[in-house]
Formats: sequence, C-alpha cells, structure tokens
Amino acid sequence: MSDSCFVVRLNRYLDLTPTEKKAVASLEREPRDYPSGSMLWQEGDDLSELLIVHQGWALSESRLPTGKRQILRFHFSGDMIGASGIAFRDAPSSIVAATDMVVCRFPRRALGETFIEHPRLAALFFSISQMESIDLYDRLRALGRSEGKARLANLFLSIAARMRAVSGQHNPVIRIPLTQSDLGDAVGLTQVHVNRLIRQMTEEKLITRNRSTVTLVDEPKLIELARFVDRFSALDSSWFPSPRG
Amino acid sequence: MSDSCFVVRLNRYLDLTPTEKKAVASLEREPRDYPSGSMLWQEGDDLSELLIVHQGWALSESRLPTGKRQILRFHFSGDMIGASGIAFRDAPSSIVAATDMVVCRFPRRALGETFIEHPRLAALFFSISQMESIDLYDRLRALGRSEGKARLANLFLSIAARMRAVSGQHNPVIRIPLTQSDLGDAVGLTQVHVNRLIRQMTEEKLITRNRSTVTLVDEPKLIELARFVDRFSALDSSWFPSPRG
DNA sequence: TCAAGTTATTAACATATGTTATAATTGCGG
DNA sequence: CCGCAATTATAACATATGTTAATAACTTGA
Repeated sequence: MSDSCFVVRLNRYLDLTPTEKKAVASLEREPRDYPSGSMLWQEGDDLSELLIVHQGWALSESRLPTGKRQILRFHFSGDMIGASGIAFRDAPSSIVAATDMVVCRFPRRALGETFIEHPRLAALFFSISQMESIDLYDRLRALGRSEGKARLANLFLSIAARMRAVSGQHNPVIRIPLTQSDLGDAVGLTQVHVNRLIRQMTEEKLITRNRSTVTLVDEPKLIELARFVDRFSALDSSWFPSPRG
Repeated sequence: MSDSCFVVRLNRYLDLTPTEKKAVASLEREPRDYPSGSMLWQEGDDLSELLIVHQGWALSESRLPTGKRQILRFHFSGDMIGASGIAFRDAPSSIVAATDMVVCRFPRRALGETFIEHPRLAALFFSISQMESIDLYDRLRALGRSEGKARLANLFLSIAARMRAVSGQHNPVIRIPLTQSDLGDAVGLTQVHVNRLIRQMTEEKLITRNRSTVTLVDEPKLIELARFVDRFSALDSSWFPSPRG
C-alpha cells in the first residue's frame, strides 16, 4: 500500500486498476504542513487548485457580514477539498485547519485530464460529489426541522460515521477538536446554548464530553433522537463504466 | 434548435458540439405528463432512473418520522433530478410536482456511457453538481445563521435568480406556486410565522405576495437583508477538456 | 510555577419562533 | 351560483434559543 491516502479512499469505493491508481496518486504530490488554525484559503480567493487532505482535519466556513459564522463541512484524511472551485473562479467558503495538517495541492487542469483519461474515475468523482450533496441535505433537514439536541446528536453521529469509515474502527470515543463555539457554528446555535444542551445530554446519559473528546454513551438513543442515517458506508457503483484494458 | 430543454440548459454553460448535443438529446425521450401534486418518486424508493424536467416545477422533500417536512430543493425546466440516486440505491428524498409537469426519464446506465463517450459532458455534469452544492451551502448558512425574514428573502431571491436564468427575463414579479406552509417547510419556519413575516415585509415595502405570485418590490434591500449572492449566472469552464473531433 | 489567554459554566433577562385554535378568505367542482 | 376544501389571517399563550455579563476552569508557554 502506498502512502497515498486518496488512493486508499477511492479504492474503498471502487477497485482501481493499477493505471487508475497511478493517475490518482499523481494528483497527490508535494505534501505541505499547515499548523492548526491556519487558513488554507479564504472566501472569495481566486481558486485554481484543489487540495487533498493527508492528515488532520479541516473545516469550511463562511461568514456573514455581521461576523456570524457558519461551518459548512468537515474535511478528513482522503478528502478532496475545493471541487466547488471547479464551477466558479472564487472560493465560496474559507478553509481552516482544525488540527495540524498535511495537505497536497494540484491544479484543477489536472482534473480535466483525469476526466478524459479515466472515465471511471470521472464517474467516481461524480458519485462522491453526490454523496456530499446528500450529506448536505441531511444537515439542511437537521437545521431546518429539528431542535438543538437533535442537531448536536446529528453532528456527533455524522462525524463519528465518517471517522469510523476512515479508521475502520468502531469506537464510541471520538476525537472532535472543536470548541463549544465551533459546535454552535456548525449546527446554528450559540455557544451558551450548546453548553446548556451538552449539560442536559450528559445528565440524560446520552454523551460525555471533555476537552476535544466526545463519547457516544447511548448510541441507539442518539440515533433515534437525531433520526440519523449513515450515508457513508457503501457506494453503489453498479452503473459505472467498465475499466479500460 | 430541438425542443430539448436539457440541451438548451447545458448549452448555456458550454458550447456543445453537434455530437454532444445528440448525446444529450438522446437522454431526453418519451416525455410524460404529471399533474400538480403527484409524486414522481418517494423517499426510500429503489432508484435506477434519472429525470429531466421539461416543463413545470418539482420539489424534493424529506420527512421526519414526526411528520415534519423539509423542502430541500426546487427543480425547474432543464434540471436533471436524481443524480443522487447515482451514488446510492435508494432515494434520499421524495420528488413532488409543484405544478403540472412534463418529464423525461432515462436509465442511469446511460449516464455511464455518456461519461465514457463525452468527457466534456462528464466535466459539465460534475460542474453543475458543484453549483448545486454551493447553492446548498448558501441555504445552510441562511438556515443556520439568519432570522426568518432574511431566510425568506433568500428563498425568493434564489428562486428568482434561477427562473430569470431560465427565462432570460428580469422581472420583479415571480410566480411561486407555494403555500405559506410550503415556504415554511423550505426555510424551516411555521406557516403561522411565515404569515407574520410576510405581513411585516409587506408593511416594510420589501415584497408583495398574493396567490402564487411574489413581487420583489425593493430588491436591493432584499439582497442586503439576505446577503444574497447569485451563483447561477456564470460557470467557469476554462479548465474543461477540449472537444473531440 | 506563574501569568495570560482560551474555553467553559452559570444566571438573569430578552426575543424569535412555535402551538393551538378560530375565523376570514379564497379557490374549485358541481 | 353554491358549498366544500384549502389557504390565509389573527390572537393568546408557551418555549427554545439568543444576549450579556460575570466567574471559574482549563491550557499553554515562558
């Protein structure tokens, strides 16, 4: 196994041919370090590169002119960041490192070449992009139609699902390097209210949290509370074009 | 020019070659009628076809077990529906006709063939899918971080922008065939509260609404209130692979 | 080990939004 | 043109969440 976590990720969804692996790996070069808190790019920046996360967490955020912040999405190891920069010149959100990170960049033109040379990869990129849309639908539904506790439950479960998919482990203890303010900005609540809710959820023995660790104490109840559906387990690739030679 | 509104739509973003046009048009066959209110498919249905909207409006919605509904997205003429069914077997949301509609269906396998034969189209589909993601980001930010009035303003402006892009007209009067309950389900509010807000916005001379018509009376103020950004005007296709033959 | 900055906790109070219910309108089929 | 069903309009009241502010508990680096 190479050290390319992008290959590892994609290979989970689709059995890549050696040529395809090589193509994917070539997108992932010259890893760079970014310290926690640094900004990989900023809302409105002219954008011509994509990123692949090697190690660490990042988050996309967007700010209202009032200074209020909404966290839109989290990015983990093996994630491609900035695909939106493919439809538009300027970035619709900022990318911030939530932990120390190792990241690769590649020019978006390389993506065009990949689309020509490797139709299956094109299909796979398209599918992954659809998975992300569905994840967004779920979050939209949570924000629009459920109360604070359910929103938090949803967030924790969805982060857990994605991290478990990456690690292969199924651990009730999850490292979530986010402050109460961050959590609030992710689910549309205030830091103060997040604090209240976490206290209640702790009293109700649903979760436990300290520092950057959240423990899912009663996962079945959390799932019911949040009406959570895990979308990230399997991809249906039965319709994909067949591999070339 | 053929009567294929999918070709018309795609051609707005990218100058299609005759071959590409033919390929796109072949996805759009056997138009069928659906009366307003009918359900094109339902959350959880096994899904192996995609839709293209010829005429009319549809909306995707998802229901919580409590019966609460969240409207996720609106679909207009030239839109492709169900791309999410490409990553997963079962539909993550229901599709309901908001007006009488004319719709075409095609099997998703056909999309795979298109990805092989026409890399530029693959890139275009990918880009459009990214546009939709960005639209979702905007809605997420609106739901998470702004109050009712701004959410409604956002909804009206975004629908207006999309319909104007389709029609080429820039009219302050927009036909929005949604009840106050529907509006509420789209922006995460109650029918009663939507009613209150519309009254206030009318008093403040921001909008006017009666029956299924909304008039943007003071569009600049609405834009400021909503912090609205129009994403649907242009697509950056400079990175696309070049056309074949 | 201290000092300084973050992060978390709690309280009192303010407000946006939800709930329920009822009446007024409007639209539509016969 | 009538009457039923859906939509809209209001009111009174309940509650979730926001705001501000003050203190406490941590982290971190010198």
